[in-house]
Amino acid sequence: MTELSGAADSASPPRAPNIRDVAKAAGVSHQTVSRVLNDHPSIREATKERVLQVMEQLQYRPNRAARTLVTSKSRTIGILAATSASHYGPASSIGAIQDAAREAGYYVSTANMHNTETSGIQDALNHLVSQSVEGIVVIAPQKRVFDVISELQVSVPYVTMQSSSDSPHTVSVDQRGGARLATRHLIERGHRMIYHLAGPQDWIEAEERMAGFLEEMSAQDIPTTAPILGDWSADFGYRAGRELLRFRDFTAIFSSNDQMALGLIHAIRDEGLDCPRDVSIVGFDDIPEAAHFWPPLTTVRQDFTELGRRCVAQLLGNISEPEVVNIEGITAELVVRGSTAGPSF
Amino acid sequence: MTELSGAADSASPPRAPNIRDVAKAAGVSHQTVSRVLNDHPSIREATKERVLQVMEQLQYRPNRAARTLVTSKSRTIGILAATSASHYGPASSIGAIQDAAREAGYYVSTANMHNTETSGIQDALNHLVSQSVEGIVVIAPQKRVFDVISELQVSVPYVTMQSSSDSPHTVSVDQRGGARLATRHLIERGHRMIYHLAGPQDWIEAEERMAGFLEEMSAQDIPTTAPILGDWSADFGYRAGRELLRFRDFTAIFSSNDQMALGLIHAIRDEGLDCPRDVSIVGFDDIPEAAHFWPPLTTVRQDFTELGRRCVAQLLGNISEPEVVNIEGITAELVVRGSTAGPSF
DNA sequence: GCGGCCGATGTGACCGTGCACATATCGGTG
DNA sequence: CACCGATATGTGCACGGTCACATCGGCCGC
Repeated sequence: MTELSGAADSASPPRAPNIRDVAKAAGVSHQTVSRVLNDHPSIREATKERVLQVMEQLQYRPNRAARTLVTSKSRTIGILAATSASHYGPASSIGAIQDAAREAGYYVSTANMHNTETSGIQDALNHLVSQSVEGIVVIAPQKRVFDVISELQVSVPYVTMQSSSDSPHTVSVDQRGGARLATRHLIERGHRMIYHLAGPQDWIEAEERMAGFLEEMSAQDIPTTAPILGDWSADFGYRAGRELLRFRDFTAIFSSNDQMALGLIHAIRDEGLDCPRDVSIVGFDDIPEAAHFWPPLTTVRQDFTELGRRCVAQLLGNISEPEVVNIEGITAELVVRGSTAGPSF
Repeated sequence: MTELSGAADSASPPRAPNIRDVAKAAGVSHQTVSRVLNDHPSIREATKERVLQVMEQLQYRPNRAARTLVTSKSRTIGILAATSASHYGPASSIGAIQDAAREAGYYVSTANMHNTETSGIQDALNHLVSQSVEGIVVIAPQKRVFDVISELQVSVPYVTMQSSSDSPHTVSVDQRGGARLATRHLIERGHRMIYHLAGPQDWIEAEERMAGFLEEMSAQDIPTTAPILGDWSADFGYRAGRELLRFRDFTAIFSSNDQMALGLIHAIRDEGLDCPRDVSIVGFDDIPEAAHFWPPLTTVRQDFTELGRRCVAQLLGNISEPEVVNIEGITAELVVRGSTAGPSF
């Protein structure tokens, strides 16, 4: 642990002004000042103005700690994030969460899980709880996280995003439906031998996409092989692609995200083959770069920003018309580009 | 503004235990409990153990607001981020900042700027200051941010990252050196007509990279054209590429980041040309996907994670050997891949 | 044997704010 | 003009920690 050095520039007075200082200067009681701060209705306009003026003059800033102490409301929500938070999707959602929270007058504090061990989750969770956050958005929808949260008996409301599990604490894109769209697209193009490159086993969203894939395949009576479990990275996609292409027993691959799809395309090319001529590829997420891949990637778009906003809305119990809320609210959308075509044989 | 609903599960008792509750249960004074919390040296081992046990039993959690109130140390640092925070680089750094801060016992709160207007910066800054953060990391190195910070007379220490300006509040990768490496690489391959696709005008790092480009060109006595100012996005890279290629008066482009480079390559292909045969491209950042682009992208790698760590270290005044610190500490590294070759004519 | 010192612990005040309650002020009413 | 209720403002206390200082033994040295 280390200490933060003193203020940067100004040789500030030893103590910042508080409401009593303001009160004295304005010739009112501290309570009146407090009322001004909290927009209390029964306060005379003239008084209010005078107080506000003094505040301005004294550079008064309310002390959040004091307020939190007495109200026991921290006005802070926490984000529990996986290391994957540097990816486009999660990062976008986090941004949206922060914005939505701020708009609602809340602060946001973030903690990353260092690993997917129970201890890593616990540490991060403790870190958040210890600042008495009023709610938590879990953005690392790994199954284990649920267990840890319930095991710890966290007494804080929480929401997880991007999963479609049976938990009530969930805001999600319809991952399963999106995966079915992607799969159906390949089938409609005539593919019958389709692989699925899935995300990590313990990610709920990976599981949902896999489930969607299997559902659609089975609905169309097409036999499937076991999905490959990846780690979301382009590197993994490349290695998996090289491996798979040793036996060319497929004509299309549905990848669980765009990065892995990019790796697959790379592998296809390095094997002297062509996408989409020899192998069609569909991704998932529609990251902004996907349209500029070669070939431009057919993928499933999800609205990460909306997702983040909804998380906060749900956490704050502020969804405009609660009865109408569609739990699977945000639908995914297929974006067809150049990486898919009919099979060449 | 909305209120957060009550605790999720447990019908918790009206009040959480405080140090006096613990003290009573352990048969000591509240101050002794406080000493245990703060690892005070002169406390008997037996007493300490007893207190700790009671804490465990009562599920005691120290109240951060109370501690902050009395010590006036919030143990929180703020991150002031641009919307670009969803990009790989900034997101990685933010993750590293959060981890480093937590390791040092600090909490992290993040605020995004909604726009680059003064008001947007001010709002975000106020949001951070109002929670009495002890320090701020600015991760949106736009020049205007500096102005606003100094104008507001923010009395909080701050550090900005990814700029190499003359400000003392800076931790940076050697952007300029990296840009020179990239440019020199193109020159060494024989290119003489080289364009630069820069980042937004008001970004310090964009400026630095541009400066590096111009420096190297001038050092080698090669005439330059005015750089194009982009917005970091692949989309812009694509549009700029299409535009530029109407006059093929160049054989190479140095792009200020990898995303725009991707868009350029896409444009080159759409014009029926080939990268690197007709045009060589160099990017900047080395995002994880760059190795899997087609062609794999020659680019300049910077260590975002280390950057984030150093920001926190600097902010906490914890750099191990202050005298030895190299302000330009983190060097950038050229990664040569397939997108560069000699000019074809 | 006694003063002094040190380690271990206790006592009370205080940090800045909001809440419950008390009090003043004012206009209208019978 | 006494009385009522509503509006506007003031008074003390509580929140849960930490800090400064007081207290209390025991041990040491002369």
